[in-house]
Amino acid sequence: MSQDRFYVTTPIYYVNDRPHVGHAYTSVLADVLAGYHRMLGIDTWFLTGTDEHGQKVQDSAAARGVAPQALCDEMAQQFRELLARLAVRSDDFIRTTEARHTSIVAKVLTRLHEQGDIYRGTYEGWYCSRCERYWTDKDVADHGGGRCPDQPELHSVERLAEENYYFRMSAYAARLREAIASDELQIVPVKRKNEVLGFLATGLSDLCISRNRERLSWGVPLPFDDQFVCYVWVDALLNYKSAIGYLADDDAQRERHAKWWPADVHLVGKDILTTHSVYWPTMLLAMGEPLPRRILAHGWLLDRHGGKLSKTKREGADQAPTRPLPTIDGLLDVFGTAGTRWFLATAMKPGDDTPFDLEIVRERVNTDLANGIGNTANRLLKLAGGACDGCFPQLGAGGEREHGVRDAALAAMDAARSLPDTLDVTAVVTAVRAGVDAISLYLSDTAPWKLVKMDDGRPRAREVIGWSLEALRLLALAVHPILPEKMSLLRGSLGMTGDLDFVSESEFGAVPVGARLGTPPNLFPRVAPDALPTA
RNA sequence: GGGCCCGUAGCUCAGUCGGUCAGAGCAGGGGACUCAUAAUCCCUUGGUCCCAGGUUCGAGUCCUGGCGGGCCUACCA
Repeated sequence: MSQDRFYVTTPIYYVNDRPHVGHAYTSVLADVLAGYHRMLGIDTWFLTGTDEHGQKVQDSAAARGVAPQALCDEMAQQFRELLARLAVRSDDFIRTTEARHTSIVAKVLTRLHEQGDIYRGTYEGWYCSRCERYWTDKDVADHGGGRCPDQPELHSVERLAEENYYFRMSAYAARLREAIASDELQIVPVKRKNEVLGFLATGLSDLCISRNRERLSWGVPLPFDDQFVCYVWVDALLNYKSAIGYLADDDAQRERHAKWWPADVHLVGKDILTTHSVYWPTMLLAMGEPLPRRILAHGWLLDRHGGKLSKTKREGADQAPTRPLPTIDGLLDVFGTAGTRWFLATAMKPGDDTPFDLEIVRERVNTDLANGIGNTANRLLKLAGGACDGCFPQLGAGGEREHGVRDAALAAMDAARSLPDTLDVTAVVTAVRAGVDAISLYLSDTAPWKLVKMDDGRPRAREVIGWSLEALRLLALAVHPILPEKMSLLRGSLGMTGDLDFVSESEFGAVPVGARLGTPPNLFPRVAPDALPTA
């Protein structure tokens, strides 16, 4: 699946929640995917932003006695700051309260209404006035009937009917099913695809897309009936197109949209798989727009007990954690931007959940970065300083061992090159670990530090150091998008100058003989156990 | 309730079509080396593969039933 452009999105983050590790995970993953594509010369657009409408925002703002917009401004800023600390550089950051977005939502709603895909209907159900929400018959029945499932002791529910607007989602179910089954819209990992197909098999009904303003005012008004605002998800999902100029008045904006749509990857958490793989695509089908190519549903980072890290509604917690739950600020304080990015990027294979705590992060950062890449860089440059006068030596033809080290490094290059197809960052990391191990082993076997002390050993020592340096340089290139700052430094120390050019630099032996090598850097200081905050 | 997913060494995880699959990394133990960030290299201790049945010559690997956990199940996102 070679491609000349790449459009990747994160979900837009809901401003009711403070930024947490989960947001950081998705953001770093998106940034890393975008980085690999850019490095490989693929024109890339990376979109993120905030989702700012809806019940919870309205409620939170009310609870704090501030205007919803003020709350959104404050929270959006917090998300921007998080991204900055993580060195995540998106090409755009959209907020759903921006006019460039709300105006497009209105246009889409108008069109769908005019073409008959939005109709007025009646919703009847059990309403809890205290929670200000409807519950399904089943939910209410499961809790004995007549009581609110959320607060059975305190709240009662009443039967209520209300006029609402519906999106004719059911009309597009068959086409969606076909698109997903055939991978026209690819959902990965496959188990998530199966989940969606299973959901579709139970039958799709139409989607209620309006909220009465009496209950919820913080939303985009329906252009054809201002008694209602638009259901938040319908509003939110459209950001993926509004941000790149869909239906914009300006020609240049619309050209941008034509360039970037359809999205290559929507990154989503497994909890919002349905909205992205059912609501969104059916909306697109109704709009007559191409479907996104891929939806990647990732898992969650869990606490040491396997429980959720953060979820607004979650009581529980009779367990006493032995360590503080990792917060994103805590991770950044202890491990810095590079360590945090490394952990997040390598935390899990896309799709699975994984438990973690600070000790696990410490082990991974120390093993891979301090003991691995960092120490290897340090020892090689020190050796080169002594044996090669700080200049990149002549490689020569090399023998079996040399070729083995080279091939290990080239394998990492291959993994990086195939990332646009696999989206598998962990595959690259695995190859890089193997490459670092190969260099260590090679050095142990050849012992250049002994060779330099022998009368005729110096040329061989230089050769060994040269092959090792080259292998390390390629490994550094392979993880460059994960650790851009550190790997830029290392790249310079290993003799490369000027702007990074992947095509030429991914060749083994790209460093000119005699290139000036840097002094041994301390790229990744190891993190001592007592550096972790105690409970 | 229904759909889907997960449960393999202390920890994080691999195990493709049932037949050396009982593995890797980290942690632990022993040794080596000393160029390097108490690093690196070699060797090594750990497992009723959640439980119970079943199919099979043979099952982490398939079937059934449990137990434990997760996500979704249209108005919280």
